[in-house]
Amino acid sequence: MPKNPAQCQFVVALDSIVGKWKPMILYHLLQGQPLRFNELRRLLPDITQRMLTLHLRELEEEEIVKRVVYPQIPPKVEYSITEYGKSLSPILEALHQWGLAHVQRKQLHKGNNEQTETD
Amino acid sequence: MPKNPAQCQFVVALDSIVGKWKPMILYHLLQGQPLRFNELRRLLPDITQRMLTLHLRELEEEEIVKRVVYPQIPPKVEYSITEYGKSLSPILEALHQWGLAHVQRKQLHKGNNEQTETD
DNA sequence: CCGCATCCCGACCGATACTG
DNA sequence: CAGTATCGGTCGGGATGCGG
Repeated sequence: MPKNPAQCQFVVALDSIVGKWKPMILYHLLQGQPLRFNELRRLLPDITQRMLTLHLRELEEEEIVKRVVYPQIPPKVEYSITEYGKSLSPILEALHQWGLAHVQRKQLHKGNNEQTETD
Repeated sequence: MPKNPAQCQFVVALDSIVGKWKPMILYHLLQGQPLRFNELRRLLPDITQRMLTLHLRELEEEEIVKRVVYPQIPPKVEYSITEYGKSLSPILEALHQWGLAHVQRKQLHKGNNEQTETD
């Protein structure tokens, strides 16, 4: 981490990851399999087409995700993680690990407080 | 990373890190020095008191940041990173590294496109 | 010095309907 | 099947002013 605040670039990385659905989209794509639009929709039960499209476009823009259109009827579009996109994997992994520990920690505190807190 | 999507916890971690100013607050606090409220304000030139307070409260809530009040006139409050909060350091670091590579990558592409793109 | 309360705006996201 | 267009709600966050 640089001593000079101006050179901090976590925000850049966060911009690529953040968004209500981006982490989950990336998660599924990082499994390796290319996925069609509607396959992704099924995997993200609560996402709307709109949001899926928008987030995929952003990820595509940053070359984290590759979009392949098969010119046929009915249309077929496949999304896959790029080699570059795979470089995000360790970060997601680290985030996941920390998140896991964090929820467990919260659970513990909750348990402890339920005895002392009479409010 | 778990095979089961339901167990993914990056979102939890992201919640703790995300917010317009949280990464920068954490960055400054991770330097080790406890900082007073107005010191943080000076370090984050564009933040409003409101936002600084809110974000600090959230970080305090999750025990990432410790708040110490010195009962004196004029008031003095010091914020510091907790031991637990320090566990975020590797993540911020990884995020920073990736962000750095990402901006450089973008720079390159921009340079390449400026010759081919006549739009 | 530190912080809360209020008002307000714009971005993000959801719902729905329509198209090639 | 894979999108685009439009409308509207919600909410993070900015500006300002007051209080201990």
